[in-house]
Amino acid sequence: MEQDKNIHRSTSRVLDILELVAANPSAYTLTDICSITNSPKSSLYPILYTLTARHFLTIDSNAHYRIDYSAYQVGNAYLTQLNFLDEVEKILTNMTNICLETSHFATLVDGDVLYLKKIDSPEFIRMTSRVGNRLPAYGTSLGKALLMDYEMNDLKKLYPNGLKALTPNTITDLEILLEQIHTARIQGFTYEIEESTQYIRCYAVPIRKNGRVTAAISIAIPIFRFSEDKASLVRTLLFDAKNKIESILNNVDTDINGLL
Amino acid sequence: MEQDKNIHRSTSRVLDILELVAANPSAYTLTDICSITNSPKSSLYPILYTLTARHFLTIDSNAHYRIDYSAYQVGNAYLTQLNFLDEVEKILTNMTNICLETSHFATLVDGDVLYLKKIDSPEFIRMTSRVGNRLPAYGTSLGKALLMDYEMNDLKKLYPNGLKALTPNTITDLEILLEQIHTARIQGFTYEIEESTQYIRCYAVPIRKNGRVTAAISIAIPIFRFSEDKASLVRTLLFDAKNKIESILNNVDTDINGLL
DNA sequence: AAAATAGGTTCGTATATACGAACTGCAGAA
DNA sequence: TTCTGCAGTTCGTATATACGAACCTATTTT
Repeated sequence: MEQDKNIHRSTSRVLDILELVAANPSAYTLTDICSITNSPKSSLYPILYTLTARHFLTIDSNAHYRIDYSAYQVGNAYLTQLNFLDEVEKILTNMTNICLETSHFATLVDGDVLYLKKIDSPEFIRMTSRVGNRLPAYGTSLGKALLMDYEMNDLKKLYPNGLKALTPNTITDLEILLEQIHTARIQGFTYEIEESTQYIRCYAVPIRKNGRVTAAISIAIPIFRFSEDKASLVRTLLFDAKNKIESILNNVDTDINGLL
Repeated sequence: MEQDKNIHRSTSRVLDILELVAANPSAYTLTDICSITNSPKSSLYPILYTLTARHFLTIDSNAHYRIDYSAYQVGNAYLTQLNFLDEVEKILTNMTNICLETSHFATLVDGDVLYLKKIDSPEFIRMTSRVGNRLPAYGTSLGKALLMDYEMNDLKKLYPNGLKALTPNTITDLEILLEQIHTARIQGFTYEIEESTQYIRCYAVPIRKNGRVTAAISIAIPIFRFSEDKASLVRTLLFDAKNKIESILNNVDTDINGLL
């Protein structure tokens, strides 16, 4: 249990608290947070006090903590920095307007899909995905597209504990996942059949910058609205959008090195 | 310069740094941040180190700090907590699909409009507003709707230094602002003519929960697409959406006391 | 009504953090 | 090539934070 000696305990605690509350809003009191993090109340008290005074946290009537608007504003700067996102949004909106299904733009973080943009279908049934959420990449078409250049050893490193099912259809076998990835490399797209969300099928294509997969886009189709014609339209839209987005990304200021 | 003795210095520093970097991504080095906050390098160094290790910050090739994805995820929990936002999104999408103009949902924070949801117009010209951003309330139709129940003394408290212009058209006179608010109370809507963004006109209506204005919705129209017919359609859509959203908000779990 | 529980607050001292100063290493100027 | 400036890193000690324990207050249980 080596500890990096440059790590700052107070800062770690602040971040632990923020992440804990974010993961479970309105679930914990000061006392709960102390017992979860094995810290004395008198130590976390001034931290929570400050976080609340600064509107990073707020406290509800049952003394449970929630994330407040200052945290939201800080976090949103992450999206603001992605100055190409406006263009991506237009392209997603255009796709959704044509096929009337929900579209997404996402990137890979650790082994998870991080949703960066979503355009909802105007139709009544939609996905329950949320911008800002993370889902294990292996369980979604978006994720498979993001993993398109991975080989078995990369996958094993990413998922050392194997693949946990999200639905009865989730692929939990690394061999099958890799096989799908190999096929996808030839076809240029990935798909998913109720592997992350029941009643939802999904198509996705990777977005490359300087050859490397840095993001992906997808369209989700409820199974009761699914047809081969629609799937074909969706794939065409995705390929088209992919080209547009890639040309935007490759023209973007080179300084965005760490961003995507 | 009284200091609240419960305030925790380390936590304040962490939050100062996050807000500073969020306000100006890729602008500051460690040394910059130290000089801005009047702190020694050796003090902020472990904080920045930890923030970076935890992916709240990231550092670009010129040693400038930016917000990273962990901050984004924490901040997004704020929106996730607003469990009625999905419904609001559907209603906004519906409005935008009918009038083909950009719609917004926002709330008031201090004297600022905090944008919570935006549905972009499918047309090519759009507003430059951003979800997560804040604009002074007096300069936008959304803000005026949010201020609809304010009187002169409330406004003076909110803007002790008066009103600063965002565009040549911004209202900078509190008397005129109050007059517009009074008129709006009778008409039920507010408007704005290039007061926050050039070439954009805007209509907004307040959303009430238990009688109190807690949010507002708006539709923005580029002036070259403006007509009295369109304005009339937009107002009708807003009134209709207002009723739908209010019935959702009033049926929401009562525990969301602090949220909106 | 008393007791118990649970959330939060305060306090004095042990201890970990903060600070200034000195150092490294790199990039551009002289 | 040397010099200068700038970003970041390290170190020993002064000092502010952290901790356990005790306290307050409101609500629930007995």
